[in-house]
Amino acid sequence: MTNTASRAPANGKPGRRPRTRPAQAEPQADSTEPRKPGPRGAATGDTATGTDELCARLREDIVRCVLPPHARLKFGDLQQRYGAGIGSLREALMQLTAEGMVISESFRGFCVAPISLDDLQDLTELRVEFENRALRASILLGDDQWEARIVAALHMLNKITHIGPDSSDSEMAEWEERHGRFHEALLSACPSRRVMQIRKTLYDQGRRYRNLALARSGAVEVHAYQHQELANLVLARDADAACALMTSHILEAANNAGRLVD
Amino acid sequence: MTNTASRAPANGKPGRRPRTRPAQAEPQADSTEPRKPGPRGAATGDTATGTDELCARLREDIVRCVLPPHARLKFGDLQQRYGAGIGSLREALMQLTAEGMVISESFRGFCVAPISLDDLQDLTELRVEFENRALRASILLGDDQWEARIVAALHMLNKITHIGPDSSDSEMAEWEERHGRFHEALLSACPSRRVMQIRKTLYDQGRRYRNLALARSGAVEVHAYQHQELANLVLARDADAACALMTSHILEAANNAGRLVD
DNA sequence: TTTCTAGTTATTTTCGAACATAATTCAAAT
DNA sequence: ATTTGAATTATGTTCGAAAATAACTAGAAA
Repeated sequence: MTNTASRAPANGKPGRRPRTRPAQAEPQADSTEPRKPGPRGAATGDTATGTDELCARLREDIVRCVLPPHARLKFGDLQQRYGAGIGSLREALMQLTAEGMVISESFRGFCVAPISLDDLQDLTELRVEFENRALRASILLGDDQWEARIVAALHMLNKITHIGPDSSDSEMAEWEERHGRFHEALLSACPSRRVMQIRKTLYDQGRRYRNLALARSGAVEVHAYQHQELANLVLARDADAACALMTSHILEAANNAGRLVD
Repeated sequence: MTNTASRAPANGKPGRRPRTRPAQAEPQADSTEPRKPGPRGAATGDTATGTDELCARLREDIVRCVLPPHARLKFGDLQQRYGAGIGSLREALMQLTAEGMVISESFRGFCVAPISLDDLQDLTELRVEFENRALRASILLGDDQWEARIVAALHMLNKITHIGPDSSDSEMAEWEERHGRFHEALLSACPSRRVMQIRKTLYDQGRRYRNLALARSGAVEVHAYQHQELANLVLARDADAACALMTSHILEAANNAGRLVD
């Protein structure tokens, strides 16, 4: 209810003033040549475009299973729910399709990617591979600031002492946020932009399975001691031990989720 | 000039006939529930939507370096070049952004992803990882039809006996097509949809580096014997030897490309 | 000459409406 | 009762125009 007034498209534009638009001049010469890296300094660039925000919101709703697996994503509903135009929605869904969160059938629209035990197994294998790869690189190359980021993120995570089935939604979201930031801090010295990007999509997909199991069972396992131990091993630069623990950390989470799938 | 009439959007719709559109009926109940997998049989589903086609065309032009690295992708130019609307272009560019082929800066448009030696190094490492992973899975699980696909693809590839700097563009494109199909056939028994998808994007990015070097040097290395040997090892189910050869195959190509970058 | 500032142009982003395709309904015939 | 096919409804796709942002230019002040 109250879909119209509940949310503004992130940039306030209540009024629309007309504007004169003179006929455009003659066509410019072809400008397909590479952009000059030259004198023009870095500009603002911090304002996120509306579509990016929308994409993040959709991704989060899929990961949180607010939009459950295999659910149809009709533009009418999405337009109401997110207060965005059709074009923006299509752009976001296209990106999420490339990320594997959404399936697109030509002329039949989009739907949330389905889940299965096989898919979880496959996802978990890749996650182990990528998390360990990034972790080894970080341990090898990390500097003092990297260590500081880990310590700080772990502290933030530990400040949430107890989390359980009776915790509120926002508490759970906050814990998940800090949990994600901790894991990201561990890997944040990995120099490969590509590895980090793929890892992020895999991590989100794993998060979806975990949230799904959580929604179905209500059980929560925090295993805080593993995080402390993981940080210790990483800061001691023991790559083998750290990767071993990371692997069991991921496998354990996958097993917990797998029991509730199908 | 003549951007309006120069190109039809791939599905003929020259005339537009008006249509009566009655006021829609009362709203339907919420239909966010999962779609029934039920009685509805598989429909046509073979007609690719225009945007998908456009996306493939853009991807190919980037890989072929028709759109060189770091080139700005202005909507005006793209609209002329591909005869598509702005919305479709944005969708395609968004997907290519997720694939790593395009960079998007908020409110400043899109540009072709840049290249560098570091990036090539990073890409190559991941390619070795994924090609070998898929290859091992295929060798383990492949059946008779898989073997037949390999033999057929190799035959198609070998039919192009000579390729060189004096070959025409379409000949080069045909060889590259068959080369890609051969490599895909080798891995086509890998059951992981995820591995295959990521591998595809990495393969395309590698293809871009190779084409870039080719455009700058004119040199072509075909190493046909490696393909024959690779097929032999794979069909003999010798995973270790096949992966070793695959690795050197990829590293060699990367070295050839790397000499011409920067 | 250099440096701001305001106006101007160029480009991107967003939204709605028209068009195309799929899903549904319903009546008639077997 | 079942099936077939046409009309209808619902939904997805495409395109152009208006609004928003950035890039550029020129003119005035230091």
